Amino acid sequence: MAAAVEVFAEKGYPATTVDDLVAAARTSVGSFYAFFNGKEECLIAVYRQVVDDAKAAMTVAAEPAPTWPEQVCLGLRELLDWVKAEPASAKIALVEIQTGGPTALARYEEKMTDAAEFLRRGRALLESSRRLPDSLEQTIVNGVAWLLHRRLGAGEEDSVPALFEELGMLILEPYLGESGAREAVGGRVLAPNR
Amino acid sequence: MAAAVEVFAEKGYPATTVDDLVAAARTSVGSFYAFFNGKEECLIAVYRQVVDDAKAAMTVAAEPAPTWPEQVCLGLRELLDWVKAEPASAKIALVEIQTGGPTALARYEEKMTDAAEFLRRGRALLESSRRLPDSLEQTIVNGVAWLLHRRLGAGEEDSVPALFEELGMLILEPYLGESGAREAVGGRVLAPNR
Amino acid sequence: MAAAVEVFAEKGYPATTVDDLVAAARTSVGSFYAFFNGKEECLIAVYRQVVDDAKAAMTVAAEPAPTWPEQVCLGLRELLDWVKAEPASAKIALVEIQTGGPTALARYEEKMTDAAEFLRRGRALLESSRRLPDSLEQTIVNGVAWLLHRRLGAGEEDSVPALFEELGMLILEPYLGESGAREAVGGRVLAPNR
Amino acid sequence: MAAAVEVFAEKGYPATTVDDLVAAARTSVGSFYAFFNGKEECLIAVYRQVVDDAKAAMTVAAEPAPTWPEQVCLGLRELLDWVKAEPASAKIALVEIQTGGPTALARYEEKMTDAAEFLRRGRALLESSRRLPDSLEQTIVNGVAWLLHRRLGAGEEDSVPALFEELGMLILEPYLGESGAREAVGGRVLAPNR
DNA sequence: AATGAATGAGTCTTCATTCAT
DNA sequence: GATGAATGAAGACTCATTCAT
Repeated sequence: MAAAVEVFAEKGYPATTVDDLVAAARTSVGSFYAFFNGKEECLIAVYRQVVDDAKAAMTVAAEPAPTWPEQVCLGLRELLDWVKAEPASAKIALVEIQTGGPTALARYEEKMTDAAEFLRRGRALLESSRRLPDSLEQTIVNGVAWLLHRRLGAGEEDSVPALFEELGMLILEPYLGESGAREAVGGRVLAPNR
Repeated sequence: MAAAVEVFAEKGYPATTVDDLVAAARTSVGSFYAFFNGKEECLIAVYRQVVDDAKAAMTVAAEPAPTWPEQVCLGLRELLDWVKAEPASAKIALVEIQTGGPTALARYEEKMTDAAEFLRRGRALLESSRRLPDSLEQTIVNGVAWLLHRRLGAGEEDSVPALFEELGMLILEPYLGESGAREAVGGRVLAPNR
Repeated sequence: MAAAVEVFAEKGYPATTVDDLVAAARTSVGSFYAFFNGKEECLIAVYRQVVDDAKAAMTVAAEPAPTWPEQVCLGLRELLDWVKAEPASAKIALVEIQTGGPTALARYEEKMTDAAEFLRRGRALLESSRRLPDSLEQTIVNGVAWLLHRRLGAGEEDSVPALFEELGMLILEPYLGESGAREAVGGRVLAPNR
Repeated sequence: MAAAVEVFAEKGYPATTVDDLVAAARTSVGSFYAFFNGKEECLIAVYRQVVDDAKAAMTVAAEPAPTWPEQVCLGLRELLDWVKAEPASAKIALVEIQTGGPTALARYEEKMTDAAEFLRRGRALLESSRRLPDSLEQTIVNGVAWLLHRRLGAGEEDSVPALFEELGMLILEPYLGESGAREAVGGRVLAPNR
């Protein structure tokens, strides 16, 4: 599995052959097919593991926090650190899985929906007068994924943790307003609009 | 090209063979290679055409409007109508292009950036005190694309135009605030948060 | 061995894998190779056992009879009953063995020749003026095998014992003539030719 | 097709690979699959051609004869000559087709039934008192096929035409009786029973 | 300019067999 | 003696691409 992560991340799912996977894992073709029913199933299994790992790390990091905005911030920081620490895994979770066919895509959508569900809890904090579009969370979650995706695609994973303030604002502002969000994120006032 | 749109949309780029394209276009393999250097180049050409068409339609629809928010609304409505009217084209522009390899993906990113650039003009309307995250537009643009992508994947293109109010709010709220955005969109007060 | 009979009969020799045999026999691959040198040898061993069983049963049934025609009739009836009672074994003896490669085919030919040898004894009963083609017995033996093969292939093993009169006539007529054969078979006059 | 005949006959259907066929035919794999959907379909096509050729030759040879026994004799002689002249084709028609899986086997059974139908016409010549077992023709046809099969398996195709008298007797005796059959076959009295 | 027959490298996948435990 | 994980050779089949006509 560890080897598969590297290979998929490096060559991309469609260009990866079973032989590549086998060679990287120092196994034999037969053993590969004893584990997985094929290349696609392997990708999905790898995806599941990678996402579960990341999710567990985020949960561990975020759970102690008493309030939702703090949980969001801690989870986000953990996520960004994870992307920097394990860019190959992140690439699979954010990029390659989307090229793995319908089943893989469905798994991706499930996970994105899970994440959106979590953000949705922030609506409980809204002033009663505020109305948010129904698909806001889907948009935010996907937007963050996309930004990370692009950084990874450009090999700029080291710059990812520095996105914390910006992404924190992006996520929290609809719920807390600009000043509330900035307070939670703990950041200074951003540079003025260009 | 028209035939290629249908075939790519129906079978998906990776599963489409050159023979499929040739058969649908009632041409010969030789002619295909006289036009395109290969399957990937064909996808990219199709993508370019499809996106240019959509963009032109949106421009025509939006340009007469005197203000940026009105342009956004008109352009958005045009986009949603286009998705419903030409789901195959929309599928290529939003889904299949992402499975077309690095070059295709780069083209997609370019176009998404173009769209974000347009939205960015809205920052000129902000009260001077407001500060928006730098990547806000990228997020919005990609979020909208993702929502449409999911509808298309589920075969629900007919429901797309009904998303107008919701997406309009999503796009304009950061720039105009809740009430300003609602005014521009022309919608009634949304249902209260659940 | 018993398990192998069922598996070979159900899936056919070429489509049967060693794993199938091992799973059916609730053994391990290693044990399988301790018993047999390979799949083909397993088929041949199974064939040998199956044929020996059938032959023994026929001998037991036929031996008490004092005359050759009676022995033939008793043996034939026993054979037909055996086919009905153990269709899997019969399928191996009559069908699958022929797809088992050159060695297996040679074993099959041996056994068919043995059976022909037995029939050949009937020539001693011929009126001295009668001359029979040299390969008559080969033809008869193979003809009977073929008819049973077809019934088995069609899953009609239950109808096999009803073939007794017809096959009895087929076998004995050359030696005993029509009326002599009918007497031995004990049948009534057959339906007139169509 | 001609090349496939040779290869199938030489190596046997199961042991023949598509590459063997391609190499023998001096073609490419792609062309092979343009002609046939796979190895099995190739065998069946070859079988059909081979059988049609043989049947046509037999018909041409036999048709001029005015009576059924003469037709049988001329057709039989033609068949035996064909086996000697084209042993590879004969091997496919009589042996290899039986190892080609269920579909191939069904084709073989069809053709054997066709041949049996033809022989069945001989019943019209019977003295009214004679009764023949219903499956006699199936037995005869298969018996002849089996004898030829064995000769071919032993590489003794040259001796096949010499079987004419014996096989002629085998086929005709049930219909014409011993003397009538011998007259039709035109042979001398056979050697006395051993 | 158009055609489509021919190519063959490259893929996935199966399965008989071995051998360390 | 029994086990079954590991092996990798071998096979069927696909399809992007070429090029003679």
